[in-house]
Amino acid sequence: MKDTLRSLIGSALSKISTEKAWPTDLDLGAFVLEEPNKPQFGHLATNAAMVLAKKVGFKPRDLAELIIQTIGPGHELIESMEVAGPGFINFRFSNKFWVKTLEKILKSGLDYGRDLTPKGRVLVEYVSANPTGPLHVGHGRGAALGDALARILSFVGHEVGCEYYVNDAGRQMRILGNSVLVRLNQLKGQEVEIPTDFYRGDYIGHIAGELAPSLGDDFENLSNKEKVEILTDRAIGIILTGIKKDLSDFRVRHDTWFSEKSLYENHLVEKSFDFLEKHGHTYHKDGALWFKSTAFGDDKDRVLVKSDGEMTYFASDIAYHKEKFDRGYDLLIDIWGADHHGYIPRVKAAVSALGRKPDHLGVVLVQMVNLLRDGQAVNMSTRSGQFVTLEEVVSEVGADAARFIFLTRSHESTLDFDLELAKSQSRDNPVFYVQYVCARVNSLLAKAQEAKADPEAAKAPIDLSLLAANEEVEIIKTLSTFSETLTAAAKRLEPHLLTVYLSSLAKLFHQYYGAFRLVDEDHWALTRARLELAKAVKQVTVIGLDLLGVTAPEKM
RNA sequence: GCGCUCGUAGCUCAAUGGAUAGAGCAACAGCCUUCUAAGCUGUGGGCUGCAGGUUCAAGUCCUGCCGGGCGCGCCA
Repeated sequence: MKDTLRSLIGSALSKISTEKAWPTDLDLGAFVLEEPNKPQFGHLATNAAMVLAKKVGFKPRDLAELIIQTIGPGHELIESMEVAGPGFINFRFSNKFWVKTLEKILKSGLDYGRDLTPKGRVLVEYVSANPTGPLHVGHGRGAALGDALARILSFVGHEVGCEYYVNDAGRQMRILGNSVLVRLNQLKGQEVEIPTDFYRGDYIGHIAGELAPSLGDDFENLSNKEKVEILTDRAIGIILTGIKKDLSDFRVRHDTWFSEKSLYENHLVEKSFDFLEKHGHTYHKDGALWFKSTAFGDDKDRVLVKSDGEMTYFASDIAYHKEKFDRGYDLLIDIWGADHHGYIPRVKAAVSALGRKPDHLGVVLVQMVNLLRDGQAVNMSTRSGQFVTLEEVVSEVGADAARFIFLTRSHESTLDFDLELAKSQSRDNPVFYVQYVCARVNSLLAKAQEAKADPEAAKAPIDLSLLAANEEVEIIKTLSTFSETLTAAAKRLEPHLLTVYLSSLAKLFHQYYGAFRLVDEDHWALTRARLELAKAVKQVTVIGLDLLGVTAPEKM
C-alpha cells in the first residue's frame, strides 16, 4: 500500500524540484506516509508538503496542491487526492486497489507477511533463570516474550538462535548443594538448622528425598566438600529437568543450553581477559583485576577477579558475550528482569571493549507481573520459598491464555495477570476474543457449505469488487498493514504490537459480523466474496497467533 | 544523594513527532423464531503529573520540578 504511493509522490517531487530549481541537497524522501486516524481523511496521508514547504518558500497547502497536480489524475489505483488541514495530502484508493490487495493476501497463504530477504544472525537469550528452583510467573513473562520475539525475527528474515544461559558456576551453586546436604542430614534424623542464606523452599527437601536412595554407601565416607560437589551437580540436573519440562509445557523452545561452567572449563574467561588486557582495557588494583568500563560510558570500573582470587559473575558474562559474537551472531538480544537495568551500561561497555558496537547488543527489560485472582493480589514471596510457579499458572489457565496475556502489554510496563480473567470465556479475555475469530470463520464456512448455492453462480469466478462497504475496505486495509506491524515488532523488540494488532483485527471482524449477514443465500456472489474476506482474516489471525505461540482453534 | 525507568478516562492499558488522544473493564440504555449472544450497538466520561523549550506540528524529543518503581557490592 505504502510503496506504490511513496514512489508516486517521490517522482512528483523530483519533477517539481527540477522545474523550480530547488537546492539539490534537499532530502526529497523525508516525508512519511501514515494511516489517518479518521476515516474521512482517506486511506493514507502524507506530510510531504509540510516537511518541505518552509525550506523552499512555499505555503504548505499550496505545495500540497502542486504535488497533487503533478501526480495528475487517471491512476487506476487512486480514487482521490485532496489537501487537508495544515497541508496533509489525503489519498483514497480505488476499489480495484483493494481487490488486488486482498487477492495478494489470499494468494500468499500462511506465508503472508513473511520476509525472505536475508537479515543478520540473531541470538535471543531468555529465561536463563538460575537453576536453584522452579520457574515462577515472572520467568514466564520473559519466556513468552523471548519465544515470540524469536519467532517474529525469524519470520521477517533473520536467522535466529534461542539460548538459555545456565548459571551453573559460582557461589549460588555451592549454596544449592549445601542446602540439599542439610535436608539430607535432616532426613537421616539429624537436628540441623537451615542457615538463613540457604535455599529453603520445599522443593529442596523433595530433591534431597529423591537423591537419597541413589547416593550409595560410599557417600557417607566422602568429605563434606565432595558431598556438596556431588549434590550440587545432581540438584542442578533435577532442577534443570524440571525447568525444561515447565518450558516445554509452555511451548517455549531453546535451541541451546549454554553452561556458564563450560566457559571456565574451556578457559574462555581467561581468554577474554587476555583480549581485554591486550587492548589495554584492564588493570590491577588492590589485589583485584579491574575492567576499565568507565572508558566506555559506565559510571565506575568493575571488578573481574576479586582479591581472593574468585571470579565475579560479570567476568564470565563478558566471556559469554564474546563467545556468542565469536559464534558468528551479528546481534545479541538479552532478555532480563527489570531489576537488572543497572547492569546494562557495564555489559554494553564490555561489548564495546570487545570491538563491537553497543547496539549489537539489545537488552529487553521485562517488568514485573502482579498475579491477581478476581482482582485481589496473590501473595508471592521468594523469601519464604512460597511463590507461584509458572507450572501452576500454566496448568490452571493453559499455555494459550498465559502466553497471550503476557504479551498484551509493552514489556516496559508492569503487568496485572488475573487468573480468573485468563480463564474466563468472554469479551474481557483478549485470548478468547482473538481465537474466536478463527472459530467463527470456520463456522461461517461450514454454514456456507450447507447452504444451497445456485450451481451456475458457483461456477463463476469470485468477484471481490463487491466488497465495497466501508467495513470491508477497513478490514482489507488492516490486513494490508500486517507486515508493517511485524517489521515494527521486530525492529523495536516489542511483540505486544502484534497482540494489539490481532485484537483490533478481531474487533473489526466481530463488528463486521454483527453488522452484516455474511452468508446470504439470496446474494450468493456477495456471499462468496465475503467468505474470501473472512478467510483472509482467519489466515492472518492464524499466522499472528502462531508467531505469539498461541494455538488457533478450529472450533470453540 | 546519584543513575535508570514509568506517570494518559474511576480502573487496566494503546497511540512509527501528525489532524478532534483511542480500546477494554466498570456505569447506564438496547439487540437472540435468522450465520456461535464466547457476540454486537449506543450514552456518558480527559488541562496526557506540573512548567518551560525545540518543531509547520509534542502524550511522544530536550531541560527543570513533583510523584511511583527499580538499581547503585571485590553479590549473582
